Amino acid sequence: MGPRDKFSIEPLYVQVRNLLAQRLASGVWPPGSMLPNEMELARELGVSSGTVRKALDSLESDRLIVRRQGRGTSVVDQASGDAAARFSNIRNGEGRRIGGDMELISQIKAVATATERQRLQLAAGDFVLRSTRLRRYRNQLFMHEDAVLAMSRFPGLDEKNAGTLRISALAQRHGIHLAKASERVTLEEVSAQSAERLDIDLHTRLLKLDRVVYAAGGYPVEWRVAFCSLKEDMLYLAEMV
Amino acid sequence: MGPRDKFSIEPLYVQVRNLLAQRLASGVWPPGSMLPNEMELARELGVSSGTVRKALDSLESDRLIVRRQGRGTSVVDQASGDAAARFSNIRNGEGRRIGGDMELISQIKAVATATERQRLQLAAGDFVLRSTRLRRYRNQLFMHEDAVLAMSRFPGLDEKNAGTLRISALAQRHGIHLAKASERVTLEEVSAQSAERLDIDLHTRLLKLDRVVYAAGGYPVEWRVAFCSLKEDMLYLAEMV
DNA sequence: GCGAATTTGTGCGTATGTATT
DNA sequence: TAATACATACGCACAAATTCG
Repeated sequence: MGPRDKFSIEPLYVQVRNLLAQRLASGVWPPGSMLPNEMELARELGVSSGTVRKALDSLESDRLIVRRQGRGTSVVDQASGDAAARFSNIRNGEGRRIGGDMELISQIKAVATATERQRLQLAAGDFVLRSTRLRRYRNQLFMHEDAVLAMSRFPGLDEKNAGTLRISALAQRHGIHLAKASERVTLEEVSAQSAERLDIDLHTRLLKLDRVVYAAGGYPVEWRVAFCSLKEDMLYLAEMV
Repeated sequence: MGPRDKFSIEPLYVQVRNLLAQRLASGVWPPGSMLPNEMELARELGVSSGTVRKALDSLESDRLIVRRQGRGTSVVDQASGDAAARFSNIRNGEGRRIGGDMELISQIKAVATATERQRLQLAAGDFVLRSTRLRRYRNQLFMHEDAVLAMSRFPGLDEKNAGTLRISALAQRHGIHLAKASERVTLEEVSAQSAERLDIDLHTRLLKLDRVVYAAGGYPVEWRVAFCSLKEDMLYLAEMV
């Protein structure tokens, strides 16, 4: 890596962090595998071990890697375990996040509407992939959702099964690191169509979850509007720090 | 501070962090004031500047202090600005958190019920302070809340005006550092009494916000159940990271 | 079961960069 | 401009956890 590049404003440890993040995204070190140890990385990149440590600190706080003393550093699998439902605030009785099983209802590729362009920060003419899905938990239908994917953020997107994957898995396949999401929670009367699909009475009160998921670069990748009927032993839990 | 104490498992920088946190809580450095610089702290405590830096990193990430290069390190005022509404997910149109103006309706000191003991992790016989309040934003009534304060966590609590202060201000006065909160969001039909107080029709759809606020030690300090009628230009926004 | 090797974590010290006053 | 204070970068030594022979 050599001495600090005068033309890049970024501190060296940030450059290292970004380089490693890029490698993680590229699949050089697949999910679950081990990274080279810190000294080796420092040698290879020509920086001090302290600089590598700061870079790894950053990657760890972004949940891209996990480190364990005496063991080493491994790559987090975003598509399995708790990471897969990271952006769901629906939890079961034990407090674990619920993703649920998805059933794709319909899917269509289209030019983004004005609203979609606004929410996903897209340009005119950009394409989106709209998916309508149902979600079940323990065979109970609890959610109906319309998800809109910004296709330009997913180069080489496989449109065939994109709608059947949750955003965490899809992002990992495309080397995209998800960073955060913000979800607007409101109460809304359910539409006749949704009521039928969720098998509930019209006028039943539902949670409307309007969520945008952002990638590490700060740009939005998915906009989803879901109607959720909280079943017994399910709750919406917002953590504030 | 000297060499590492063999009987305390904590790393030195954690010990320094806790010592400084304690000083902050004690009011030695009041909100808004400047801390001694890093080298001075290191000299005074007899540790390296790197250790002080790690301690300050931790305090900063816990939002107890803010550091600015070239300027120094100052103490965050938890009772004003955004910090005061840190545990409210209700936001206005510009995305700023809304605390609102509080109007105390009633207040009573009592022995904790079983539910209160459970939510606040109290022992039998512990006292709580129950406050019922209304909240307004721009003269619009939007929230009715029942707050339960664990009195044992607030030594020397001034019962007279405890109910009129928001939890962030109250905690700061008692040298308690708030760390996190978790809020259960559900839909519930409003009670007749709440409906009257919020000046809305019965059967209007409301958000029920059931929130517990935790201090830095991990113990709960306040349990609050609120019914919120989201007015125009207000929204509930949950951030996920 | 024990000890050696490996790997991350902690702690120290120093030099230099950069933003603020 | 000069002084101050935090930020970055380097390097070394040792501690603690894990793994493996």
